[in-house]
Amino acid sequence: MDKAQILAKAFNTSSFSPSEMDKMTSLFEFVSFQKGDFVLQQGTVANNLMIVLEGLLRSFAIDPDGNEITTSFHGKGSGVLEVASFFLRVPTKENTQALSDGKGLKISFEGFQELFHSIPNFREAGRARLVNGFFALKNRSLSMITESAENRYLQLLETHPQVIAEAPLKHIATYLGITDTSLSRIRRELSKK
Amino acid sequence: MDKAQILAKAFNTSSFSPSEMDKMTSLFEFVSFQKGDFVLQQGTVANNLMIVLEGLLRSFAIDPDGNEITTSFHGKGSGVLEVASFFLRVPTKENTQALSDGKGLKISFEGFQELFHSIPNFREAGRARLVNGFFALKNRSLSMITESAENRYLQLLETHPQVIAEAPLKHIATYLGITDTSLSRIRRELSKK
DNA sequence: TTCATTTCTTGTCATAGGACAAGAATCAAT
DNA sequence: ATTGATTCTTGTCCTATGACAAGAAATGAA
Repeated sequence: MDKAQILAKAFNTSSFSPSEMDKMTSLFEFVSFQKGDFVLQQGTVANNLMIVLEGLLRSFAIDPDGNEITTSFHGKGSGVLEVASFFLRVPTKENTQALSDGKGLKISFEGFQELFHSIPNFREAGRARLVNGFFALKNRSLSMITESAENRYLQLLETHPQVIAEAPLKHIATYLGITDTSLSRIRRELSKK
Repeated sequence: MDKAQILAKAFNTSSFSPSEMDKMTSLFEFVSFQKGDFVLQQGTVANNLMIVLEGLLRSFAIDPDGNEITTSFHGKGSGVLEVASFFLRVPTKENTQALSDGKGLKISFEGFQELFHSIPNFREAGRARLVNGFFALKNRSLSMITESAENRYLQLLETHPQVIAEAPLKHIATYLGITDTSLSRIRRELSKK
């Protein structure tokens, strides 16, 4: 699959002119990463947006006690973007690390700005993505309040089976807001049913 | 205080031209609300952004068991905006209701679009606000995982004393993700210290 | 294959917070 | 002032999850 096809899937490019598509394909570039690589490190400014083509990554922050708390997983098809740092050009407090080898398609902040300002439809698509991310985050926040850990696990299993299948239990646990011990027990209970 | 002054505070209008300021002041209008009024109701599309000038409001969603969960408070100076519904033009799942009489300055979606597209600095300010909201939401999400209910209460007390002082305990409780009973006990413990 | 490291499971005990119910205090409207 | 409705506090008991520690299983490097 070439760039144009991938980008057509990721954004809604149906209304883009040929020259717009050209500009877009020239500004995105393929990258590959290896397990353990950091795509983003706290204290730096996020300079890229990456669409994951293969592999799995996770983002995490360090809590007041020094523990790593997983804030999100990024599997095939999802975008890796630290919104606050990328757009406001301030150092991030998050880290994003590859959990497996993989590859993606990335664009720099400058490239993004270029597209954002020159292609109205790209601007719309970008805004929609941002807003959707906002919505998803709000839902996650809500479910931390309203759902039990077991239900949150089941939801994750349903919406992101790749994560459950491939991510280490301890990372899934901090993502759910529980300890690895508790998650292990939840799994045992579920397997009994 | 007149519109221009208020808007100058809410946005960074220092670089706006006189005609831009005129357009802006003509598109924002004063509104007042009474305790109990709904500024936004679930199932409808959010059509306004409002800057609170006086009074206190809260937003809440209904959880799977039918309970009201407070998702945010809006005191003096803060903006009332349901991002997803406003920008994507889809029905919201949230409600926003006044906890006291008050007043604000509001702008419609159309007015906002007008400013957004015609004033680059407004666009920048808008994007910055959106991104900051994103950041705040992420932090809240994180603190639900990493902090005890007592600490979350203390943080709220520090950052939004108006809320603690004026909002009913039960709403503060659901905002913190605990029951009113627990919050009452937390307060007792804190008062002992 | 073997050894070391990391990951996952399990046990025991402790604790924060929930469920439910009953009072007390506050507030609102007549 | 009186009544009724909220709102807040408190008691008792219960449950989900955490802390800590010890194995078991899986993984990876030599």
